[in-house]
Formats: sequence, C-alpha cells, structure tokens
Amino acid sequence: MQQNLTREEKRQQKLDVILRNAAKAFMERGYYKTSLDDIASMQNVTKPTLYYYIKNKEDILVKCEEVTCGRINAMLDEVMAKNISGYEMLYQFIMRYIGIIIDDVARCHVRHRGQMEDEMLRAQSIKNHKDIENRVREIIRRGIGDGSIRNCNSTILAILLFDSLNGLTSWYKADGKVDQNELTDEVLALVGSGVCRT
Amino acid sequence: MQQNLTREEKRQQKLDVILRNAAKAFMERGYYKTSLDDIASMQNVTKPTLYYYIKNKEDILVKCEEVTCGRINAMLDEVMAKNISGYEMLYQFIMRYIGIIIDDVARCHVRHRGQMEDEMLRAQSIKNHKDIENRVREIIRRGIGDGSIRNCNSTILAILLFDSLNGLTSWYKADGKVDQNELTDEVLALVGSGVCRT
DNA sequence: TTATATTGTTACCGAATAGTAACATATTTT
DNA sequence: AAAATATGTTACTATTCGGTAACAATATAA
Repeated sequence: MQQNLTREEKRQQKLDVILRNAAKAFMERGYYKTSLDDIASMQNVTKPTLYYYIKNKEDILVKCEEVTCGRINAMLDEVMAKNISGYEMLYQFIMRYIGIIIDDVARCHVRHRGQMEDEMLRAQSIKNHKDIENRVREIIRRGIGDGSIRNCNSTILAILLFDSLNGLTSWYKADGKVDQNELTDEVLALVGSGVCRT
Repeated sequence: MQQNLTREEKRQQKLDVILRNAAKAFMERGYYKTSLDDIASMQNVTKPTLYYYIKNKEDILVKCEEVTCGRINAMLDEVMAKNISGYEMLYQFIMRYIGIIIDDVARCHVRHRGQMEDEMLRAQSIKNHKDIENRVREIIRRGIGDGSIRNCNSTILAILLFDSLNGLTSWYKADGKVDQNELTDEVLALVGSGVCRT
C-alpha cells in the first residue's frame, strides 16, 4: 500500500515538474515555439514519455489552469467567509491574488486562458475565469452595499482590476528590481484612492 | 505622375487591407493558427502575392506596430504640448488612448508586441513600447510636480495603467453591450479616485 | 508599338513537429 | 519465481506551412 502511494506520489511529482517546466518555457518562448521535444528534454525523457502524464500538448494548459483556478477559488472561499467590509475583502483579495499569480504555472494559465483549440476546452476555460470574475463582482457589490466602495459599474471595475493584476504576470519577476510589497502597496493605493491628489 | 501616385496609393490601400484582415484574423484565431494562405484568400489573392507587400509573416506584426505607435506618439505630442496640469494630461491621454486601441490593427499590435522571433525586431518592439511608457511616466511626474497627482511610483503606475488599458483590447468590442463613453468614464473614475468611498 | 516595371499565378521544397505503433525494461504484486 | 503493470525508448507517419523559383499577364512609359 505504502509503495503504491509512493508510486502515485512520484507520478504526481513528475507531472508537477512537467507543468512547471512547460509553463516556464511557454512564457519564455511562447506556446507554439516550444515543442514537446523541448519540454521532454527538460525532464531528460523523450517525447512519448510525456504522453504517459498528459493527454496532449493542450492538456498542459488545461492542467495549469486547473491548478491555478483551484488556488484562486480556495483563496476566495477564505476571504469571502470573513466578517469584514466589501472594501476590506477586495483589499485582501488583491493582496493574495498577487501572491498566487507570481508563479510560472499561474502565469502560463493567465497568458493562455481561453485560447485552447478544442472548442469544449476553450469554453470551459472561459467559464472558469468568468466564475472567478463573478465572485469578485460579488465582493464589489457587497462593498457598494455596505458603503465601503464607491458606487460604480461592478462589471467594468472587476474586468479592469483583473486586467491590471493579470498584466503583472507579463512583466513582474519575483527576483527583479521591484519589491513585491512595494508593488502590492502601489496597486492597493491606486485601486483604493486613484491618482488624484485632491 | 498622377498615374504613379494612383498606383502608389493603390498599393498602400492594398497593404492597409492586408494589415486589417490579418490583424483581425490574428485576434480571432491567433497568430500561429492563421496561415498566410488564410490571409491571402481573404484578399482573394494567393500567398506569393502577399510577399509583394510584406517581407514575411512577422513583418505584418511589425507594420501593425508602426501604424499604431505612430498614432499614439502623435496623440502624445498633441496632449503634452497643451498648457494643462499633469492630471489633466493623463486624463486626456487615457480618453484618447482608448479611442486609438479600439481598432483591429492596434489590438493586434498590443497583443503581439515584443513577441517577434527575430531578435532585432523583438528588441525594437520592446523599445517602442518603453518609449511610450516613458512619455506617460513623464506626464505622471509632471502631475506630481504640479501637485495634481498624488505622490506615487510613476514607473509602477504607468505599467498598471497600460495593463488595464491594453487589457481592454481583449474583451471590449466597439459594437458590444458596453458603451465606449461609459467605459471611458469608469476607467477615468477608477484611475482618478479609486474605489474607496471615503 | 515596343520595352519595362508591376502584379499576379502555379507548382514545389524543406523543415518542423504533434502524435502513434511497436518494442524494451524495470517494478510491483501474486 | 511468474505474471502483471508501469514506465520508458526508437523509429516512423502525416500534416501543416513559411518561403521561393519559374512563369504569365497586365499596366505604364518611351
């Protein structure tokens, strides 16, 4: 039994490594410029071996999405269960969202979501994001309801918020010049109070 | 002479149509899933004919970028020449930027900038955007200087601003449900005052 | 009208690459 | 130890597609 578990764990670990390496390569070189041979050689195996862990190339994107959306939704479960104002919820969501998407697998998901060639998978991917977006809209509406957030179009605000947060994935490097805390502070200040002085 | 001009004009017009159709296809199906045969058949010509107007596939991206960056810089020239506060400049920039990037060629540029395979072209593309970003940073700094914009990190603010504005290109459809004026108002309200009520 | 430049076509090449079939080896279970 | 399962490899297929050479037609200029 324990050996079975170990085998299963090994398998899961190998899948994780494949996802992480593939995601990194997709972000650096792009999805179509990264061949399965490239990905395979990163794990020191050959291409057919990958097919033991993934269904096909596109399945890598799907699996990156599953992992990332799982994390985001779990975080939203936590944040939305708290007994705090809508604005405070939004604040905490932003803070923790930045923490989640600074990760190759998450960045890969953000960049490629809704771009699967398979129609069913593409529809599912779009739905996954819409669901998350709707939960954030719910937070915004709560904030408007309890008076902590200025009255606004929650749909547009949620989209603008995700655009700027997801945009981070294409330039922010955890080891770069910009400190994560400073970045988070600037985002929170901008979203909270805008740029106007008066 | 007049015939020469007409020929030259015809040529330019055909190139414009190629760019517009290619840009639209790239946005709908993606760059790699759109073949040159696809693009050629949209203009009712064959693939080799395209090579009379473009150097190669990547050159389409380059030309979309030239057109778009030209428009943005011309707009910045105008806005920055005015005798108004930094905040008012930023306000006008945002308003007119939204007008510019709601266009297939501009959307294509935004989505594919910095992704050329040719190293030189990629570097040039990155530089083009950095230059524009720096001009917006200059506006922000002026606003901080004249007291119209809250003291903040102009680098991060400029990036966040472009992320949310460029993000529009992937969801906003001019003929969709969201009115351009309402969208612009929401963006300006968010950037100006944030979401916080107090 | 004749020469020249422009615009277009057909037919093809070469390279890349996703995915598979058949076969080999290691590991676990009985 | 034997059977079964999991993991991996080599070799190959099929297809797509960017780009080009050679050739044809058309418009412009001399």
